Amino acid sequence: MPKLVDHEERRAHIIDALLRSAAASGLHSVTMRSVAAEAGVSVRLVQYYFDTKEQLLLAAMTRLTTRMGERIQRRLRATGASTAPRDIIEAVLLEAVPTDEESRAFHLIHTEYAVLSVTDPALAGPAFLAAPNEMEAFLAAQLTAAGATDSPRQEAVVLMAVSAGLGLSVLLGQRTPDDAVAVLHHHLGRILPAR
Amino acid sequence: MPKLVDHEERRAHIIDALLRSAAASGLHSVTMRSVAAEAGVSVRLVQYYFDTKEQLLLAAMTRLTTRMGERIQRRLRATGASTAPRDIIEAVLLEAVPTDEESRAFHLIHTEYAVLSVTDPALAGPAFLAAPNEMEAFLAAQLTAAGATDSPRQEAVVLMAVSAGLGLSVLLGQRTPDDAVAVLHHHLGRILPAR
DNA sequence: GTTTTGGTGGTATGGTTGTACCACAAAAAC
DNA sequence: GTTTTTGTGGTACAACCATACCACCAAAAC
Repeated sequence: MPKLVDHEERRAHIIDALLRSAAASGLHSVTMRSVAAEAGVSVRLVQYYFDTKEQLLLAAMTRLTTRMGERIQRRLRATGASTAPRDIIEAVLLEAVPTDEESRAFHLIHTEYAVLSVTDPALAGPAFLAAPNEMEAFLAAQLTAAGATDSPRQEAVVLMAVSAGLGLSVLLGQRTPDDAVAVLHHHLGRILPAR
Repeated sequence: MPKLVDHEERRAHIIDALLRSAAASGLHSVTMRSVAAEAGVSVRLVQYYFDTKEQLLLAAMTRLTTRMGERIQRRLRATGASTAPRDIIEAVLLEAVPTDEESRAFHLIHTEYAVLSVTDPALAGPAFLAAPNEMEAFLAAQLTAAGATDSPRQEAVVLMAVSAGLGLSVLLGQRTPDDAVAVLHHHLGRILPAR
């Protein structure tokens, strides 16, 4: 059985093309043709590596959440050796604010997927709930460690909501990234002891 | 010039059909045909009253934001004669949490429009920013009246974000409406003096 | 060297979508 | 009573979409 190409690499290449295409003109406008063109391959190849469009979209969603997790991990490592809860919480929440063009594209597509999953049964399921739930528990633990509140779970939910809400408002052009970051700082300063 | 039918009524009827159709299977899946079928009229009639699909979508969006405003106004009146800032703020923010089926459909479609407007130039513009900005200023004024914070604007932004974020998480099935309401209460209790 | 088999291109097909076009009825205008 | 004008239906059309199908090449297996 001859194996000339790395399947996983090809798949990743095509998925990245999809993400670029979706970032440019919206997830709703990606077609097999547009993805193929963006990836510089024939439509047949996209079919070959992802039988159907639904599977392509599913694979892209998986890759997206994976990368999202990596971004958060990187942020956490970038805080250095600081284990102060406030630093950790801040790092995690700031990741949800789209600053550079890449993270903007990232969060746009992620939000499009999330909204789509409400009505599209193929995208539904726990795929979109696992990561946020995990994150919420993580934040609650950090808040407990900081000893800043007597109801860490509710406070964690507030943090998740404010982070998502701010991110969305930046996407919509309602707020600048800087403004969102400032608001987040202000809120953290209110509920947490100073660094 | 004969005028047998009330144009505005017909338009409203068709738009409502669109909203029902969108609530059922997503804004992305509404077509001229599906709207016509839901409204019980021919496709030609939809064309007649809204030349193009783009104009139909635009009109539906306008009607949606109008109705959203009405819902908030109704909530405000329902608080009775209470002019306590906390009551007012609570009433306004609770409107963003989808509880009954109608408000769920409402917010789903509204969110779909918002996300769509990021990439679709036809939907873009200040249409989606005016109402939230107005609301933000209103909340800031109420916070000032309550004298609960020294930076009412930032606190108002946090309120808007947490409200939008909670609403979205309920839509995604991540939280029950009751849970979201409880969290909102908790947060308001934290930043505002008791009633 | 022949035969599988993985990888690729091109193209046909059936279905759907938005919109344009044609016809017609009936109320109003004159 | 004739002529506009408004409202309505049906249908045709061009574009596009996802997918199925056919052909071919080259590397590997034997």
